Amino acid sequence: MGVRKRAPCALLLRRGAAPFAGQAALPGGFVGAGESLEDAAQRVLRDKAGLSDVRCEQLYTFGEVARDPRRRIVTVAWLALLAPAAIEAALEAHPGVLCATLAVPEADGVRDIHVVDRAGARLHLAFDHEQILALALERLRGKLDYTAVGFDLLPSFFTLRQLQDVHEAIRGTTLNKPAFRRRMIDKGWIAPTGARETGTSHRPAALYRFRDVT
Amino acid sequence: MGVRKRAPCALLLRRGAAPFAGQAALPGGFVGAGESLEDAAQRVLRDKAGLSDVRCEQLYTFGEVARDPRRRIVTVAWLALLAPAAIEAALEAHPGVLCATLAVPEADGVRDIHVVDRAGARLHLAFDHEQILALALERLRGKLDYTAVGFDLLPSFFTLRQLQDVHEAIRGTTLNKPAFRRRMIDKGWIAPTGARETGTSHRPAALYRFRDVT
DNA sequence: GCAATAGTGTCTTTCAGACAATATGTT
DNA sequence: AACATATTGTCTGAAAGACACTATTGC
Repeated sequence: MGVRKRAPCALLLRRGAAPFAGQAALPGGFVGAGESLEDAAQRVLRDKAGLSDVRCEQLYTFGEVARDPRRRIVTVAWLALLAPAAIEAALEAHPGVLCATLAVPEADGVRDIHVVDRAGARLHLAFDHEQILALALERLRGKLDYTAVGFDLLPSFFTLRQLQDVHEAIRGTTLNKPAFRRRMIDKGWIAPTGARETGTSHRPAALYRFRDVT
Repeated sequence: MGVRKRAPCALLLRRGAAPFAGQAALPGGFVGAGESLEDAAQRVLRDKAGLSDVRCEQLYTFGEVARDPRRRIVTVAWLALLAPAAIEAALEAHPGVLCATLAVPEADGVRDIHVVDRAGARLHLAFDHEQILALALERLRGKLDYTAVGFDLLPSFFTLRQLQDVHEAIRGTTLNKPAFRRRMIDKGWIAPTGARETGTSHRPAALYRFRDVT
């Protein structure tokens, strides 16, 4: 998942074979007998989206008996945090990859999300993958304030406005600008780089970088 | 897991067979081919600890290749929230069940927890089960303020002091009494029952109950 | 009355939201 | 200079921490 055009988005693959032929689905694969779950997630991401060195965290394990109409499949879902450059790289690396936007009709919860393509048409994902995406967004919302997940959705140098856009996109609300600045700086999570934005038609913003505090 | 004597605790089983013979371990079992993960968790809890109707939530899936020295095992760990009565019931229902205390040496994190028996002696759990317990405690801490998990660790009627004890045990810190009361009441999560504590040698506290706000 | 804990009132501090003023780039 | 956004200052209100005070039960 990532943030594009001030909205949360996810990379999907168009399915060729049945079941759910022609529908979009999350990239997935089987875990090898001698492979850890995280290694498998990284391998799938590399093979299906051409991405490597992406921060991933385990999301949830889906084990309902009839999730897959063919046979019993237990899926350990992982959430990959994609910076804008990674999203563009994946779209270029593989023609089957698409980037869909997650629209959240209700403001407070993520019970019901709509996955829409670039044109705004709703996509119905294969299997229970919409449910997986809804949980992923909920997880992002929950961790945004307490962990550094927001920075993994940005380039290494970013402006405070970009950071706020990411937070607003994930939360689905607007935030108070001075309060947001104060909070981020007070947390000690970001450090000024001395560099400034370029190519704007107005005052350029200062560029910050994530400062790991561990 | 539950809270006993103002400290977090967990139900464990003493292992009979190798590997880790004689050491304590979390109750576990294999998932049936036609059984969901949650159903399997409830079944294991019933068969190994004599407990039913316990609130459970999925914790994490552990998939390191060498977790089990015999062969590759992927474990979907579930966290069961036990009220005091459930802990006592499990201890009586099965002689092999023991209730161990989780001691957290550091105040801020749960990187390193000590599992100790009733006498205070440290237990070394089988497999990666100490790591699982550490993650469970971390999860409880994280959810305590935002969800109703605290109430699942209490009887249906409880005093504010009992509720505060649960929060303090899980967090490993003391809390301010008036502020805690205000917060709980303002959240709308609890409702007075009109009943009062009995059997105390001092002023009895009012009994509250959890009030589901959904 | 005494001991012990329940329950409340109030002051202070901290922090987020609101709003507006100032700063600094491009065109 | 006009414009657009960055950045900062300040006021206000909500909520937590600290601390002390009052209340109520058993003995």
